[in-house]
Amino acid sequence: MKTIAHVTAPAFQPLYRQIKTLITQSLVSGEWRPGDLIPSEIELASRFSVSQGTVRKAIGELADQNLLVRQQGKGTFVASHSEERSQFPYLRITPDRGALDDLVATLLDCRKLKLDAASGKKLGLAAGSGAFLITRVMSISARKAIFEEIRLPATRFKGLSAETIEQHHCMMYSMYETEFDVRILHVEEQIKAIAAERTAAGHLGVPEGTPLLVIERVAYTYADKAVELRRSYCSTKEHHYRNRIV
Amino acid sequence: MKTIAHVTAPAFQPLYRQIKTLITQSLVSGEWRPGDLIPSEIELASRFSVSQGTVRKAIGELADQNLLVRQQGKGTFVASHSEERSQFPYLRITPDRGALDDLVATLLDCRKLKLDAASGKKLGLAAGSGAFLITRVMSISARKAIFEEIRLPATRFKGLSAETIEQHHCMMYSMYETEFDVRILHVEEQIKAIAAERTAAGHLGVPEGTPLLVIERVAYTYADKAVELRRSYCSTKEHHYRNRIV
DNA sequence: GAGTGGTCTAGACCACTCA
DNA sequence: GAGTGGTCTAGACCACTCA
Repeated sequence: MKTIAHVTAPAFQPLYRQIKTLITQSLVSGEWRPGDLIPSEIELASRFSVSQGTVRKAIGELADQNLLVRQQGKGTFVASHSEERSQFPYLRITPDRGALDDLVATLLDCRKLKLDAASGKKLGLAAGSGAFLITRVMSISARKAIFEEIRLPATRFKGLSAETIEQHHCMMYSMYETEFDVRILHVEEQIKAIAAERTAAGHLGVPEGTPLLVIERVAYTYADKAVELRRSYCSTKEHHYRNRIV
Repeated sequence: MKTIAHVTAPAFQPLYRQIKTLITQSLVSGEWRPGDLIPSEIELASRFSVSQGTVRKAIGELADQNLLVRQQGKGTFVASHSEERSQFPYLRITPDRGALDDLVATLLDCRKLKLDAASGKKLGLAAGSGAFLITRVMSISARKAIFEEIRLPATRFKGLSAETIEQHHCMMYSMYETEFDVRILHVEEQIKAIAAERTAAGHLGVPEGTPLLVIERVAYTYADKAVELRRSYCSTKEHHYRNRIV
């Protein structure tokens, strides 16, 4: 039995963290939207009546968290999932040989349902709350690799339809921020190995019983609020999940 | 077909990066060893004839890479795998419920062999190079969770024995740095799902054919030099692999 | 109270982008 | 050439640790 030390209230909040909070508020409120250029460091410094160095430190932490992107000579931009290079950090399945090319997502279905208790709890909602269930298959280099089910709370994604998803070429996180002002900031994943049951086996074109990876993902937006549940079934005959630990 | 932009030679190397290189050299050379207190920022600044701020920035990057650990009021220390909190980042298997308590590693075998071509290549060695093969089982809360095979190049781990491993209670990365001056800085993992064959099934106490996670790990030291190969077979009945992506 | 890392400032200058 | 982020300095002061 271990005792965990009490977490004391943050006694002291340095200036640059207060600035960081102010900048974050402008991001949350939508004053600056994904892809936007935010005011220069010097302008922010005078707006907040602090030195440029203090603003830099605040922006630096936000850039480390991938909320902002700095570009020397151009300025500082709000990070966006709509940019090419933003796609890959969240897609950890990759071919055993060759590049992650030719990524094709095929939407199978998008319909409404009521959340079961477990899913509701993960999203901070009551059992029976309305949600969308999206199912799709992703192929890499013409080989079926992932079958996934995505659950989204109906209240945040009002009006979602198959058409909306297809307009965005199934680039979900880009769609969330463009269409619904929902910005995914980080995800937590739990990975297990299971034997393929009928549904996943069928969609992936493998025999029932084939070992698959199952990835249970919860995606979070500001204030660590869960806004997406995703279960991905991955065939690892020709693909694998990659990870780097520092 | 995509064209990748040419990587231009680093035209400009800021001062703090040069300082960072100098500090790294002192770490590589063993002038400062894991757990050691390094000189204060002010002392390093005068040694290198730069301002404290420049040293701070260099140390900051090294701290971000987990090479150094700063402690306000005390000083800056060389990071070490021998500390309690250093164990967990590299152990991603965790129980579905309850804490990661009661971690017990049982050494099965430690013997010498010659590397096959594939393993040799990953370690930057010729096929047939001498290596140690360590096999062990790890249990979490008295439940067998992981069976793993670890391959270490004989030249870097001269004199390794089962006794050495057991003296360190199977805390491998701590042992590497204490006994062999090999400091693991990061690892790359590839995860697949497979059906348990006889050996892994036996060690994990599951039926043959049970879906298991297989994690192929390559561990790196300074200059991105590979120094350990590890294959872990994980039962995911009551455990899972956790990951966080930002 | 001495010593450490942590914060903050003001100011200079550099590297880069774009018109 | 004007504007941006990036580097570097010197100096002040703060929070924390330890004797």
